[in-house]
Parts: sequence; C-alpha cells; structure tokens
Amino acid sequence: MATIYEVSKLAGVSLATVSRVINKTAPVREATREKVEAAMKELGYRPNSVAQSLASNRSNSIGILVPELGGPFYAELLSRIENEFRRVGKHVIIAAGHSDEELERESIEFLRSRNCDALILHVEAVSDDYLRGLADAGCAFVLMNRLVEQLADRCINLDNLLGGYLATKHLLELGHRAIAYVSGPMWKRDAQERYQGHQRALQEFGVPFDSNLVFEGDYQETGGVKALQYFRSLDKPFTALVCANDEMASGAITTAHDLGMDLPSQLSVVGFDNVNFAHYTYPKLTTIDYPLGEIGHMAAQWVLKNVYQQPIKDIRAVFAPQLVIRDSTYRIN
Amino acid sequence: MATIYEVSKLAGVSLATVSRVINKTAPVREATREKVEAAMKELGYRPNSVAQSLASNRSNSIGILVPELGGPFYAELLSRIENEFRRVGKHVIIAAGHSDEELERESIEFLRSRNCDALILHVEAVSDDYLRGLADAGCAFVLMNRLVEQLADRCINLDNLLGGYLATKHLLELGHRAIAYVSGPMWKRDAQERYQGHQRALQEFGVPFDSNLVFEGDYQETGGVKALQYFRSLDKPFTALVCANDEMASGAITTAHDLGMDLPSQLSVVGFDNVNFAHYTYPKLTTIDYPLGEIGHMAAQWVLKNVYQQPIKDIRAVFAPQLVIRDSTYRIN
DNA sequence: GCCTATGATGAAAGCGCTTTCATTTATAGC
DNA sequence: GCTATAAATGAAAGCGCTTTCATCATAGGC
Repeated sequence: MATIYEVSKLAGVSLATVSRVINKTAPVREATREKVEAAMKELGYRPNSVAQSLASNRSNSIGILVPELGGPFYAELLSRIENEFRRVGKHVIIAAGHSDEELERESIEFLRSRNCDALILHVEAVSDDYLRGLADAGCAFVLMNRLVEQLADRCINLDNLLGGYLATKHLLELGHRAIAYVSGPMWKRDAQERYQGHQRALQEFGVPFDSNLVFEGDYQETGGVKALQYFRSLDKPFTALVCANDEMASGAITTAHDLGMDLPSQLSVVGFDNVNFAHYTYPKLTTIDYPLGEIGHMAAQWVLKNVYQQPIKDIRAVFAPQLVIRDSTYRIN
Repeated sequence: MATIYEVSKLAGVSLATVSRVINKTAPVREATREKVEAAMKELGYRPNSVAQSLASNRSNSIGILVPELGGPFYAELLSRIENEFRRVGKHVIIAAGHSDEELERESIEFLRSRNCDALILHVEAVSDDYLRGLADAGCAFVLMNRLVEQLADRCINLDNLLGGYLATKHLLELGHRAIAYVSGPMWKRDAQERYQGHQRALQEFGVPFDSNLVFEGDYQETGGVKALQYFRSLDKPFTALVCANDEMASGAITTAHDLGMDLPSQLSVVGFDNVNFAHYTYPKLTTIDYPLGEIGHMAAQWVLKNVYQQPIKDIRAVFAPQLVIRDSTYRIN
C-alpha cells in the first residue's frame, strides 16, 4: 500500500499539500490538486485510516450498544444507524449489553478503549449515576429509550406511557371492559411507563382497575404463555389482553390457539413494538409501533451535530408511538 | 487519558517494558511487572488502541459484510461472530451489501480502508474473479455461503442441495406427489442448488417433474404471495408447496389463509432457513434449518487461525442443513 | 513601483504505541 | 571468583498521517 509520502514525492509536493487535498482542509491551487490526484490514482493510494485517527485524534468510529444483536428488534435500528454513518465515511462498532449491568459497563469500556468518537447507548441495567459520571468524564454519548435527569439533552426517547395508553384505549373503544395486562419486567423503566399508560386509559374510561388482571412477564415469548395460563386459571372472564411487547403477545396467541380459543372473536390481543414478525402471527397482530428507525436516525443526527459539528437543525427528543390496527382485535358490544 | 509514557515514568521503567507487560510479548521480572501494573492502575491507564494499531500494523478489527442488516436472517450470525471476537478483545465492523455488485464492492473497499485484519464476507453479486483478485492482492478474507474454485480453503458453506432435497423428500414421504416449488432468484447460487435438491428428490421417488409447478420468486414475502396466486391460476391440483426460504413460505401461508384454504390439511408448506419467525406463523412452519450460528462461529475460527495464528484444530468447510418438522406439513392418505 | 493583505506551500513536530538492537543484569558452570 | 550464556531492560527508530508555523508567491491599493 502506497503511503502519503510516496504520493507527495510523485506529485512533487509536500506531505502537507497532499493531506490538504485529501481533507480539503485548506485551499490548494487547481493545478496542484490535479497533480496530486493523478499521483494518488496512479499509486492506487488510499489513506491509512489508523494513521489518520492517531494524528487527528478522531477515529471516525461510533460505538453502539444495544441489549441484543440476536433478536428482531434492533436489526432495523442498527441498519439505519449504520447507513447514516456510512454515508459520511464513518463506521460503527456494535456491542451487546444483554441487559446486564456488569456487561453493559464492560461493553462501554470496550467501546471507549476503541477510541470511538461517540457512543450511542441503549442501556437498561446501568445506573443513572454511572451515566452521569460517564458524561462528566467527557465521554460523548447519546442515550436511546431512556431519560436521565441532567442528561436530558442527550436522550432520544419514546413516549412509552402514551403507547401503553393507546393500546388499552383501542380496546376500550372496541367495547372491551375486562382487559388483562402483561407487563415487562418492572425494573425496566419502559415496562413501568407502558403499564402506567394502561392504567391511565382505564381510568379515563372509568373502568375500575383490577390488580388480578395484571401479570409481570419477561418480555419473552414464554412470558405471554405463562400470562395467559395464569389469567385462565383465575376463573375471571376477560375479553382482551394487552401485552407490553410483541414477543409476549405472540406467546399468548400461540397459547390461545392451543387452548382452542378462537381469535380474535374470543380474545383480542394487542402487542407493543411492531417488530418485524408482528404480521406473521395469525391473526396478524394489532400493536403499537415503536419508531426505532427514526430514533436511530435521530441518535445519529445527534452525533453528527454534537461530535462532528455538522450543521443539523433540530434534534427531536421524544417520539410518539402509534397504534397499528391489524386483525387481532375485535369489536364487542 | 494517561499515556504509556506517563506510566513508564511513574513506574520508573522504560516504555518498552510497559509495552511488554501490556502485551506479554516478552518476559518481565515479577517485581517490575507489579510496579508497572500499580502505575497503570493508579493512572487509570488504558492503551490507546489506535496507536497500537498503527505501530503494530494490526487493527484488531474484523470487517463483516452481509446482504442485509435489517432482516431477521443475519442477526444471529452477527451476534455469534461479534461474541466470538469480543472475547479475544477484537471488534467487528459491519456493513451491508444489499446483494448489489457495486455496493458489495464498495463495502469491501470501505472495510479494507478501515484496515481490518480480516474480512468475513457473505457476498452474492460480486464475481468469482473479483474475489480471486482480492485474494491475490493479499486481502485476508473468508467466504460464507459460497464456494469459489481456487479459494475453497476459505469457504464456509452450507449444503444447499441437500437442504432442497430434504424439504421435498419430507413431503414425498408424507404421500404428496403434486408438489409446487417456489425458488429464489435463479442468479443466486444457493437458489439454484436448493432447486436442484428439489429435483433430485422428485427423481428419486420417481415423480415426473412438471415445470409448470415451478415459480421463480424473489426471496421476499411477496414472492410467496405471487407464487401461490400463480399456482392457483393454473387450474392444476397440487397438495404441497416448498419455498426456497421462509419469507416466501410466510407469504404463501398468509395468501392461503386469505383464499380460505385450510392449512395444513389442504396445503402443506415447507420453508427454508428456519429464521426466527418461523414458529410465529400459523400453522408453525416446517422448514430446513440453516445453521447460521455455526457457520458464523466457523468463519470466526478461520480468522482466528489464519490471521491471528491461534491454535485452532480443524475448520469445517461444509455444513449440513436439517429438517425441522412443525405443523405446516400434513400426511395425505 | 513599493508595501501590505492574502493565498499556497513546505518543514517539521508530534499522535501513542511497538519492536529491533544493544546493553545491562542475573544465572550457572567450572 | 570468573567467564559463558541467558534473561531483563532501555534507547530509539519508526508506523502514516495531521497540523502548526513559517515562508514564499501573488495581487491589489496607493
């Protein structure tokens, strides 16, 4: 691989000039630039990005930390972010935190040791204090799906409460009154918020809240399975089920089929997230769309603006989820 | 951030010695090592990976190129590979080629310009010649799901023909004789091979091949939709459908429902790949498992062995797919 | 035509580390 | 106790680039 030195020699100019035509960091006379470009082409020269990083103290890499790589949930997010940065010649380094405090910490350290210019974090287990400490240490990062006091200017959020509200409200409007709820793990903020939204909708419609009709799930398919089994064992009639995510909704639907229930006539189900398999279920799942793509996009914009000083207009901090009506909900009277 | 120089000063040793304790690249006296380690801890020192890369001509990063980031298909693969490398302190840079020749090329160049130590490629559009040229240029890479002559020692493959064979054989054993086939785009090697497997199974069971019962799909959901519509328009009875991937199978199943068919009693469907949503369909999809995780694992091993000189025993070049029987196939008489 | 403001260019000092080579120190053999 | 050998350590030269600072050329203003 040719080096910048060889290019400068062939073009008959100094290193500095070559660097300038590469980076457009200072004006270079037309004729000179052409000579340099010709030399680069002739040698098949490509700048060594590692050397560039060392000299400029910029790695042009952005670290991304998500809970899981494996699931269907984050693929779109990553895809969107990768695209965004790729277009401007930067690349992403991806790590998975598995919702584990130790692992999330370790991953952040790993990403930092890789000299990432910025981090985009979707963390759940790590404490607010830790994040504030990170910010104080001068680490440039933006948070997705989390709101931390004093760090609000670097949080890109979904209005989970609104989402929970919309899900339950939809069922209420279809005439349902006995609505069971499967929450996520309650130590997760989004699980709490979605649950609050559910309660608010009930309250608004004057439906008394029945704590028996709530089950704390695990955001996994099995959570939905167990929830439905539990509710059925209760011997308490219910006509609808809202699940705090699509995985659990899918588990519930499968179980309902296994129990010989007819969907959606005997049970309406609403999910949350609108993951890619939501329309593979039968009946197709009515759910709350989580605009992950847009959130990823906005996180990328944040980095472009705050770290790479690109002229980005406004950063939107809170996104509103939307109800997506498919076939799993049914009007009763 | 402290530098190695400050550590060496605090510990009262030379840079070289500090470097040695960091990299364990030469023996250091116990007492010296402790002094250095204490100094590192005191300063909160972490080596600058960019400087390490520049000096050692190793970036400790591996480039991965897959067709899509967004779909469900590659998530597991990436997850597995990331894990593998993470454990040994290396990281992955991920890019998407979108099955487009230009884009695949460009992505490879991008990854190369990032000084990746090795590339793991899942490419479809780029030519064999291009890949041979890449190898000649000294680029270290391993290919997944592709077999290129003269590059066989760096190919990790799935026996697609066997997979296609198993899918159709399963239906034949259930008594089906009129079996329709939805292929992938025929310019893709794996699509051809799967199709060949289908034909071989028919032949083995003495079932005459009917070219009307073949439809070239696009590996997308809509391919399955169109295929089923086409076959129904044919006015030719068929009791089973094998789809060259799960997306198309899902499309076909949905369409079958829409047409009021009862599954699996009126139509058996087999997919291919066993992607994560395969058991969300209704009925749950019988399919051919593509051991993507293992293939990713093996690709990582290849890199560890051939690029990082780690003592890996044997690299397996060809993986065998397996039939996963669920509920979408039905025995007839 | 002379001076100054500006535009182009070059020289050279790093960026933080690895690695070779030379040197010093410890170990062992007699 | 002295040399031969091996084990530890240090000095210093890069790795390929960016960036400051100084220098030189050009062009206008009077």
